[in-house]
Amino acid sequence: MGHQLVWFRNDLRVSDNPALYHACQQQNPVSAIYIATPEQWRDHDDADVKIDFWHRNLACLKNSLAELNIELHFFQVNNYQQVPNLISTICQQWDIERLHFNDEYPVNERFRDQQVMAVCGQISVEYQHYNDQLLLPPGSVRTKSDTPFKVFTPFSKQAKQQLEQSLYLYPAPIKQTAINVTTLTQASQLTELTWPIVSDDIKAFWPEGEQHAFARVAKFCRQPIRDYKQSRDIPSLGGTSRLSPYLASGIISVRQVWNASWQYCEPNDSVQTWQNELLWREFYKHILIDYPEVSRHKPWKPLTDNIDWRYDEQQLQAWQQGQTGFPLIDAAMRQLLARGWMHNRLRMVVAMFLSKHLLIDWRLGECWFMQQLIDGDLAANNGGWQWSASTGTDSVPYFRIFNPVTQSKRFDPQGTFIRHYVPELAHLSDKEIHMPSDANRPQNYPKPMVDLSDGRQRALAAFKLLATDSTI
DNA sequence: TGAAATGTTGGGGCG
DNA sequence: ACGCCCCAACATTTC
Repeated sequence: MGHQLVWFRNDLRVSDNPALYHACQQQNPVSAIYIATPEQWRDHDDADVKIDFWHRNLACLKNSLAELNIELHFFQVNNYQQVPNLISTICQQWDIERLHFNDEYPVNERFRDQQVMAVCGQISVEYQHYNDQLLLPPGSVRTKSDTPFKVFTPFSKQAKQQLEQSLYLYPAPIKQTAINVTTLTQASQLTELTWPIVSDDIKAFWPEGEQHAFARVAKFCRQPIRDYKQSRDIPSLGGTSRLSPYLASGIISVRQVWNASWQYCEPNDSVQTWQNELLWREFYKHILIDYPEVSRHKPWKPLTDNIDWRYDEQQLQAWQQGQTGFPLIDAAMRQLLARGWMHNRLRMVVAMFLSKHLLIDWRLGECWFMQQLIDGDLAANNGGWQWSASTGTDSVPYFRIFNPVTQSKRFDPQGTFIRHYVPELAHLSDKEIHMPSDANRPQNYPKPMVDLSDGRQRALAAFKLLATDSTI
């Protein structure tokens, strides 16, 4: 059998990896590559913490593959345009029979892959690509009239009907025939590539490796998933799985996680609530595939592009840095800075504050999130922002605006979360902490940057200016 | 995966 | 005792 090549992208693991599994089926000689594209990452606003996470996971992956007699080779080009040529060179130098990779669905990645497949055709290298990121393949979830779902609830009902409780998982491959390939001039050591520097704190908070991801799933499914319905909304409890970075970079597959949610626990309301979150991820990915124009920063509802979004650099920065004068908002934004991650409910609260109370363009918030999030994913992030800004399909009605002080009292009643991330308010009483009075506000804490009532009215007015039909 | 404004009701204070 | 008013408390509607 011929030399097989696995191209790793957002699937940095050896178990349940369709591309790796198929490449290894016959105990072929197998080589693996990873191609860093720093300029492209910057274009996509990929966060430093996320790129560092890739770096650390690639080191793990290299070791795991080495045990299977598969060497992972590293390359770096600036952008996707240069990838096809590089792959062509590699395939010819190494006499590759077949290239294997798992699909990525955003527009630029699909275009890149089409170019790569075209080049493979020219040089007579076979290629196979596989669905990996989705529980259900693109185009497989359709309404009775064979159209994509635009609303979550019917989508999720249909998806659940099509989903088994135990999905097939590809086993990790067995040891392959060793192969020595000529070193290419373009090849690099992992450490020689351009990697960002991030704090040890963040590294410790998000340990790398497939084994760690397994441990996280097991730990979550052992108990927290059973309380998820209640605890998921309380940021101070840490009741969420915190699996998103691992899912986003493919350190673990969504199929593995789906199976675990059934396997480890008695199905109850909480388990279903959590599975629904996996289906929201699924929903947004399907939306992006069926409506790729949303990835070009177009609102799903074109009319909402007529909103006269405000641009205020100073206010945007106050929001970004957690200096808005609203304790819960500031705690959440500081969590994002400190951890590269934010609790799900708080993502909604801060997104709505920016897009509604401040009426600042949701795309600026979307961009900031991508630049900061270790789990940044185009589909989920765009979907979430358009939900909050009421510009998306099945988004929140424009008049349903979260009050950040009310949300604070409801979901952080003792101010535990606020006290942790906004230490200058830690001494305030449970009553005062959600919105300190002028008298009790410390010198080093800003006044509220907007009158909530005025901001709310301004947002309602802006949306009402659009046509008043029910499509908004 | 709201919040504010408005409407309704019923118990208690009080002349 | 009675009616009136006040205003929580809850319900409905509006955005």
